[in-house]
Amino acid sequence: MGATKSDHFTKRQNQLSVLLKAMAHPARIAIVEYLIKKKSCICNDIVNELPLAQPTISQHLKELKNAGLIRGNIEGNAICYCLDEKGFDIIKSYFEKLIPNIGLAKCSC
Amino acid sequence: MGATKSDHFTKRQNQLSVLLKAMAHPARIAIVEYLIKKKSCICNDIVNELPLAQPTISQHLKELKNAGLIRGNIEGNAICYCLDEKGFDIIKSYFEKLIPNIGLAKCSC
DNA sequence: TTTATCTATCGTAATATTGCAATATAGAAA
DNA sequence: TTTCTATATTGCAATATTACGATAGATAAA
Repeated sequence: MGATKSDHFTKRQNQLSVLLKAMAHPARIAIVEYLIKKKSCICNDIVNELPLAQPTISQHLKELKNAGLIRGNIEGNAICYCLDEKGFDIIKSYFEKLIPNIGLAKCSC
Repeated sequence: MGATKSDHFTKRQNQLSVLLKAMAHPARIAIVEYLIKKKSCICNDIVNELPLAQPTISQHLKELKNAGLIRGNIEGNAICYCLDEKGFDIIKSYFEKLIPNIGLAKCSC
């Protein structure tokens, strides 16, 4: 017990939960927003920008990368991280499709 | 160590992470989708529907409720859970605003 | 009342996440 | 080569999450 029973849910539900989990942390939200603010992705000033140690940032970047929300490219000495629109689109369209159906559920609550 | 440093991030970033965390679990995604499928919110058949024990479902419902994604109303013997559109709208509009900015970041990666 | 049903809570075990110091690795610069 | 700078990995401690059996509470039905 303790481990999520991911085998009992659909592949789509599991995929979505991976994407959402990657975004479900204030530090990772802050990283994503920083990558957007700096229109170019010349990166890790992130370590200087956020109040977290370098290994912690590195770990968060890894999770965002594993989920498919960012990509990383070696650029000389440094690494250039940038957002991968596809993952974000999956999240967005999920909620865009979900929400109209909420209104349809006529509920007396 | 181990605790999320939520005090270092903005209130908005923390609020969003709470909403996303509530949705970042396949069981809770399945619960939300079930509440939508059953257009009325006469609820806990959820326990019979999902491959999880009743206390586990109850716990997941509590988290969805704490995050503000569902409401629960006593209805005789049972409890009527239904979706609260507001929380979902916050998630949706966050990604709707975020995504156009991804394209603007001209990145060679 | 007694019994059945529905839901919540408690207690606990297994597992996952978070954060960081220390260290490793890899390329750039000297 | 050596040194510096950027990033990743390891190892560990603190904390959080997940799941469920046992139990409690509250209403419904008998």
